Amino acid sequence: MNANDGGRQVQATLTSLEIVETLRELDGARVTELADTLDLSPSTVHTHLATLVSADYVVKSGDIYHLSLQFLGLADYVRNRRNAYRVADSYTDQLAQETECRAVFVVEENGRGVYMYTYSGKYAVWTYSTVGKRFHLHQTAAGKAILSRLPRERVNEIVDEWGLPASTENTITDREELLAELDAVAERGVAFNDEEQLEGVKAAGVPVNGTDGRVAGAFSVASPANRMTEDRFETEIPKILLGVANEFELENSMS
Amino acid sequence: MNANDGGRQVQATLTSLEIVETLRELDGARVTELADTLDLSPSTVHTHLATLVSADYVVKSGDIYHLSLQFLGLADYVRNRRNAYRVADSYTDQLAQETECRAVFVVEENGRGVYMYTYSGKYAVWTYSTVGKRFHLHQTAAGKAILSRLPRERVNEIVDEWGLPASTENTITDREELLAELDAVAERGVAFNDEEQLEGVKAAGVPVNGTDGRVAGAFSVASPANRMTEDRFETEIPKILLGVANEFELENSMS
DNA sequence: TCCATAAATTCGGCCAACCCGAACTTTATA
DNA sequence: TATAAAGTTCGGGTTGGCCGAATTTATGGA
Repeated sequence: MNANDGGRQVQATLTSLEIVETLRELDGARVTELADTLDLSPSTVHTHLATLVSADYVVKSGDIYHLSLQFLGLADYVRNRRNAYRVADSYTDQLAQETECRAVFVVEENGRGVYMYTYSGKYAVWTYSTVGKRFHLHQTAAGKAILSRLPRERVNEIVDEWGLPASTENTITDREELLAELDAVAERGVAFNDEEQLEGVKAAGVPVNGTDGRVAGAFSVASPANRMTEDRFETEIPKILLGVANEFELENSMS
Repeated sequence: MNANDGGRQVQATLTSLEIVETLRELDGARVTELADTLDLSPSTVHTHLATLVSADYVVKSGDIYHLSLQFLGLADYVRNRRNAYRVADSYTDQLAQETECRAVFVVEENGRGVYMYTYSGKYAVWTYSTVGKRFHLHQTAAGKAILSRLPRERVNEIVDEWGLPASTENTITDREELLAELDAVAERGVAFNDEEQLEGVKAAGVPVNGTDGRVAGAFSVASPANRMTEDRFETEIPKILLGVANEFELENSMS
């Protein structure tokens, strides 16, 4: 999971967390299901579940266990720690509507990108929920937008820690190439992703600063490559992105 | 925490969870701080933190540990499990604006109420974040609204499990009295809270059904008791609440 | 209705691993 | 540079996590 492991760890905690993650993946499960999936004895799983239930992180209905709403409070807290969060939501929605694209707001944490908010329209069809998911900054428009505003020293740290793994044949995998690209992004103010993360998907992103003057995150809009004319992608969309970034920073700085 | 404890539990997991909760309460902390707060040795805390970091639930910057954005994904999942969630957000905002009150949307889980969404206006001043917090259903307007739509059998189960603890001198603490009140709520369609949870705070709530025809949650609006005329509280606000409940159910049933 | 099957839960006991304390390393301050 | 304070590593004792077996509860035929 994380780059800097190695040291001693608490196995029981990892087991509990695996149960939590499996409950999410299976959308609720029974004791035996979990025991089979995780290769543990049913009695062990039962003890862990009893623990999680007593701490209110899991609820039991019948013989099925589910994650509880306890996580809402923790998420609300971590969200609010980022000063930009709520304002970002409505601008993301606005972006999605103006561009008719999938729009997201992402931030950097520990050298990777995290989806903070994704527009999921009225007809929430293709939004296989990505909120909270992590991704490599160098593979996406929003990620490159954020990197372009970080000190080069920090960019190098991030590349050292996470590398530049390829996801498609267009992914930037060379450090010098990435740094040159970031210079271009910094100058343009907008970053592009030309099928670098997903085949057939283009995206454009723009960074925004927080009240402390440092980069707080980035908006991006994505679209199937064939559904987007070159002009729209390289002129219109960047204009909209820059406008939204501007408004965002203005409103954000006033609160 | 939970009513049905008793069985065997995993101590190490409870310790990790306590660390998570303490990191939230302290808004980030160092090893020694946590060790002092939880009365554990620094080395133990360190091992737990290393575990949580490796699983991506905690991030370390310098010597300070913070909860990570990992919780966003879990919260997004548990939120989406409730079919009503996103539509509810905007209606809550709408309610707050129409009534100029603090508005919330709550659901029932395991016999208690949980704040799913709270309106926090543009000037997020007095919203000491309550999202994810739990409360006793019988003490609030939204809670009584939900109870009024549950089978009496289930209400009795809930009272058996959680009791009817008093929070102010107005809190309903008698089972028969509660059941009579719920009948009145069912007939009116609206529930009132007359300083039953907090001295000086009145509230009104309305239940809403989900697509399955069972109660999905409740909206409520709260206000300082002295800032609210009797007419507004007993006539205007209920009208607004019933209207919003109606619109909600209509929109919710279409998606 | 009763039996057969499967799953959940409880419980005894072994030994892995959790926890502490001590030693060591790093960082901050004078 | 020295001193202190905090973070981190590591050895070892013993707690308690884990498994397996026994018990209880739930399910579905016949």
